[in-house]
Amino acid sequence: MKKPIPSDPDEMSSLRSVPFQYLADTERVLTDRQRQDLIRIGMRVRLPARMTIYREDSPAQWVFAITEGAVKCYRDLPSGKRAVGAFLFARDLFGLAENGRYVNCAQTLALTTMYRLPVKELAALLKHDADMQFKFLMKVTHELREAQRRAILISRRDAAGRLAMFVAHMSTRDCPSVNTRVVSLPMTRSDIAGFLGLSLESVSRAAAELDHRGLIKFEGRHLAKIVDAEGLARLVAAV
Amino acid sequence: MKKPIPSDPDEMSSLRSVPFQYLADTERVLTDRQRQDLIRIGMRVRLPARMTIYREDSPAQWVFAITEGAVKCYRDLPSGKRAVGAFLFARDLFGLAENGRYVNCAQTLALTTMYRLPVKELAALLKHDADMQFKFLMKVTHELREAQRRAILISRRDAAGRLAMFVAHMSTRDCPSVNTRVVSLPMTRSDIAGFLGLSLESVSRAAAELDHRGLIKFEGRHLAKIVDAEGLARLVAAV
DNA sequence: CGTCATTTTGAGGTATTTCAACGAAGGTGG
DNA sequence: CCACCTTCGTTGAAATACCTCAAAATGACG
Repeated sequence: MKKPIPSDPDEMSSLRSVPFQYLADTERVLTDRQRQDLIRIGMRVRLPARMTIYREDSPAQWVFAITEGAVKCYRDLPSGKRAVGAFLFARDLFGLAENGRYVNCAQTLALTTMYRLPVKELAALLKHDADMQFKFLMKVTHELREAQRRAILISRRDAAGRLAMFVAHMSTRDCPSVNTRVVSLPMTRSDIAGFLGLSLESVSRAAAELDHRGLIKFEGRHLAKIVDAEGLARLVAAV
Repeated sequence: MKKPIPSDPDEMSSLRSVPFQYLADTERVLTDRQRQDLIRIGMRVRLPARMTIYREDSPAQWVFAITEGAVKCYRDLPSGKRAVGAFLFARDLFGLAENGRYVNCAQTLALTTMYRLPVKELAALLKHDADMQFKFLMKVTHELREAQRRAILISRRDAAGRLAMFVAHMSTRDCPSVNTRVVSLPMTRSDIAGFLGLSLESVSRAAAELDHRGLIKFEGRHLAKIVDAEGLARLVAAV
């Protein structure tokens, strides 16, 4: 038995894009019960650095939730370049798929602990627990915002500005209120280049420039110290 | 009363990124009932071309679902450049917000009809209808994949290649199986430039090059005809 | 301590950006 | 219906920034 519909039914039969507002912690943080449910269907996995978690086009059976460590998602392009789609850390989810197959490769950057969640069972769980699903939805939405931010980052022409935005973003990753002065960069320069859409050499030169300008001091390969936070913020804002 | 948790509860208390597989139509298309529910809380709005729907940082009260027409989401950067985050069409959702405020501006490209859905009521509806929410989740996930694809597009160095990918993508937007030979481009060259991270002049030159190479014939400002589909595909694949 | 991968540094080539001016299109008002 | 005006688009030439190729230096790892 169908009620009259105030307008063409087909108009809203399918949806494409996405939007949403950011919510309070009560709407973001999982409850103990929800955590238990996830842990029940999942399996804890611990992998050393530089291990491939899955490859592009392979059957996507699992979704992964990082509890500790770092992961990169990348794709090897026909030209031989390697495009890094994202760096993932603790509390991040990954395993983006399409038509049942992963859309990119995932590899650990360091010793990483993660939960491996079977897609089927996770989907069933989410359909059953609308509250938890809403939290997932909020997370995806957040991720979408991040992707848009990155697109703006990439639109910059200057390599130094891109690297500055990258380091600034990494420094506020865990705790937006506290701008960490010391930023750990577990990925290689090559990975950063792939993420920023630059050549390895350009990243190296950009790092030298930021160092020379007294904004960021790079110590070793995996550590950056923000020297002039204000100057860095100025450069970052000069999009 | 809490059950024992097999591992550190805090590890999964919050999630960040997102993943998912693509599902069958039964999991994507809204039911009549769900359409009714959306129409009930929403309001039909019809706007002429070049109208601002909302501005950056303004309170995000609504989410919009396009039924017909075209919309662009953009941000004006401090440098004076305009970064276009996305083009939206029929069956797309938009109104991405953060902390209760829109993260970019939205403007109609042509005469557009849309449904205006109050965020609060939509959230309540989704929490109540896990099935519909799952469809929303799939859409956001799809949008996230699109954002990653765009990031790869932008990573290309050559303007002609970027424009080729853009046109090719627009041609498969509605129906992936049928590569439309005639592609409508309701946005301006400036908008395309903002979307591709190029200057307006580069887009113009790239269009001339694709035309000269016999791949795409641009007729007027808002129409592109794919002449050599195979050659275009070759250029698109040469990422 | 030696080997190998990663990173840095240098020089030249090539692409896009910028600046500037012209031409075309669309919308408005008479 | 036409003319005007504003916006958008095209084309040209010079400058800038990144990319590529190549080689040396640094650091990681066994």
